[in-house]
Amino acid sequence: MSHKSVDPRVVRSREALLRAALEELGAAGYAAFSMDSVATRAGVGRSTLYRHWNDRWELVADALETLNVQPRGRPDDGQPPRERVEQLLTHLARVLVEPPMASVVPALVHAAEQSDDVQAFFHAYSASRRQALTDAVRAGVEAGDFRPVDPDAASVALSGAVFYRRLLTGRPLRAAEVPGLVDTVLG
Amino acid sequence: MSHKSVDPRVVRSREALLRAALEELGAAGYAAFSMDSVATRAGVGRSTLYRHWNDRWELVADALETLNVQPRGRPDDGQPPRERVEQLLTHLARVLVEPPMASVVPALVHAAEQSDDVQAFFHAYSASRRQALTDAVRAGVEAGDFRPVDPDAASVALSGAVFYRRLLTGRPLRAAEVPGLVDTVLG
Amino acid sequence: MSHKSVDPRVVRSREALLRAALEELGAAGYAAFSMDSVATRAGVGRSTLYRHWNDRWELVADALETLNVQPRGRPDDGQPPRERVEQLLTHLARVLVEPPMASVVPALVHAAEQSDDVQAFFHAYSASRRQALTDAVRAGVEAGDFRPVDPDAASVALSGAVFYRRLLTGRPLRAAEVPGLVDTVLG
Amino acid sequence: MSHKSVDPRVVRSREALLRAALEELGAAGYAAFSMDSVATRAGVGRSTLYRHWNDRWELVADALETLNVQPRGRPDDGQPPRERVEQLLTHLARVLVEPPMASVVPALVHAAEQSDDVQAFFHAYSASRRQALTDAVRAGVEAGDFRPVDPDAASVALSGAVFYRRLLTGRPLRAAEVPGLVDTVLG
DNA sequence: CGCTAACCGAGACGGTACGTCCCGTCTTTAC
DNA sequence: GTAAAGACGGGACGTACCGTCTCGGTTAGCG
Repeated sequence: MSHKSVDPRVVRSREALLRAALEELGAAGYAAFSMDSVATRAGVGRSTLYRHWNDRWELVADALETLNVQPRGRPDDGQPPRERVEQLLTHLARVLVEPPMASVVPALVHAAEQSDDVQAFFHAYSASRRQALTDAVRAGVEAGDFRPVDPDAASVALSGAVFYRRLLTGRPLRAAEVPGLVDTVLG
Repeated sequence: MSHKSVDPRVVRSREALLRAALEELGAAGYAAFSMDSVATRAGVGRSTLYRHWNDRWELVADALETLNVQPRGRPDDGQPPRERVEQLLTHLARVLVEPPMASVVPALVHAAEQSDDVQAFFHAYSASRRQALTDAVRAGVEAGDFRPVDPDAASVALSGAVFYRRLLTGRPLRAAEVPGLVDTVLG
Repeated sequence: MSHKSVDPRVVRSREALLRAALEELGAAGYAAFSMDSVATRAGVGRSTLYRHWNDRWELVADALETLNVQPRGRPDDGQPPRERVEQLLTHLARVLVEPPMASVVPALVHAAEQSDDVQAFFHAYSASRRQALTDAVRAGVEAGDFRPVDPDAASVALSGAVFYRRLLTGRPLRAAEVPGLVDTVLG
Repeated sequence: MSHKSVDPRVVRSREALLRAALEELGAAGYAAFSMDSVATRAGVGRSTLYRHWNDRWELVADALETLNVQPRGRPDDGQPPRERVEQLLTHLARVLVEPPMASVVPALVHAAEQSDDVQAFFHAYSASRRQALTDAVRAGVEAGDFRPVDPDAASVALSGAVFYRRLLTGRPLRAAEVPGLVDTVLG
């Protein structure tokens, strides 16, 4: 077993910095995201920041992972598939318009093209998010609640619709439009 | 009639710079887009660049408009709706993986968040592209070839699926997968 | 004799520009002297300016020469030497604190170190100015109004005192102080 | 005692930059004084320069203060007043033609017009230099070695003559001419 | 009195320097 | 020995002028 005890200052700094990074993302958006500003927000020296993360992408990725832990949706507990699908899509639609994700996702789309690390992180992140949707679609198909579609293709179409509305049009999908979208794809 | 004649030097500079700007956008992406680098690429003085555009946003927005010229799609000529839909999606899927769009679109997604000009261009461009698809879906629904879906919602789901595969996964949609996608959404 | 007649447009431009140059010197001082601003003041194109003078120094030198013509002091007409000396020094003291010379002389002192042309102009200009003073001192000495000093050395000391007060102290010589200065040097 | 210790890098940078600034001032004069060039001369990044001084004025003023250190003139030790006056003027005449002052003083005359800081330094510097001369003149007057002149006015005339010859004529005062100047003013 | 040459305003051009900002690295001191 | 502070070199930003240049349009005065 490990005797490695972690310096409490390190813990404190990391947490303060991750929190500050999310604040900064929400407040300034990604393009204006400044490492200096994050350090200042956290009340910490710039060098401390760079000791924990080598560049802005590592910090942003790490900060986003902390958002990931909050389990979105508990294991299946008899919730009807359609309701589950609508819940997941509503959640996705909301995340895409609220800080800090609202300003981060477009940057992430772009950054993934430039950096393999970012790409790996972003694709894995998206995949894990979509897995829950695919599972719910499959359950609905098996239960006969939905048309007999390919669950994976359907979850791509559903997720894609939400992203499309957010990124390529001026009208992000509203919660009230989710049932219509589900009807369109899943019957 | 207008006698307003344009200094040929201006034409030369503008063209070289717009071309260089697209190159830079593709090569460096938007976050790393550098005005200095554009001027160097174009073999033009920095001050010439700033004489024509006040800042990077103006330049990028202007450069993108030059992509707008190629008229796309011929008028409806009795082509069967399903075939037309598949053709449009195949074309979109291909455009998203070939230069120059392959490298520009991700940058555009990001840049649109930062600049109203870029956003206006990008959304209008996307809308005009998708309009053709919506029309084809509607024709198919009316002809009874497709399920009775909302044409607009369906075209968002179809386009969204193509973008999702390109931007959020490591596997862009291949042409062979288009019929499966159409089946999933349109029955 | 020359039949070369000068295009009246040239005359008009030159005069407007020289006038504007003096205005600009007075208003902005030398350090902030801008060729663009001179052209604008004169209501003339920048290229017209550069057609007549190759650079700022030529223009400034030329503008200053126009100040030279106003004859400071008429030929000796029986004016008492002491009065004449005081008049010349009072005039010098005033010129050094009023536009446009006030801002130009310090610049000229400096520029004379950098450019042989400016040096030649400035030294000749100073020498011609001082010649009148030397003559007046000599007349006073010969008339027995002054101590038997070397007229040249005395005029250097007198002029030097006026410049010293203007350039090296915060208190330029006032007219009321001139008689005291003359007493000190000439008795 | 103070424990405030200074980062040796700061000391190194400051010294290199101040030295470079004086070099630049001498070489290029003030009008052509370039911050970029100073940084290059010092072998230091431009941002380091701006970290220590906000603009050229601050740098120039600071650089000049470094010239202030050499204490000049020993206390009165019974030296005859005329000899003392001649010594001071000879020293001034020599300083004005030898580096570093020879190239800096003209620039200073100009710069003092543009910057209150530079002006304050330059005038204080001149005043302290001239004070010694005024004292010597007063001593000579009291001892009856000189004519009964106003010591202050006389020291202005003497110093002014030296500056005049250096800055406004092509013939700086030579040591051999100093006695003649003293005779002219002080009898 | 019409032509042609000069002069004109307008403004684009390549450059250079400004002062500001932030990056990611590196060094020093304090705890 | 590790953390905090912050100096460092680098480089892009957008602005302002520099002195040069190209462009048509107008004006003057000669032929």
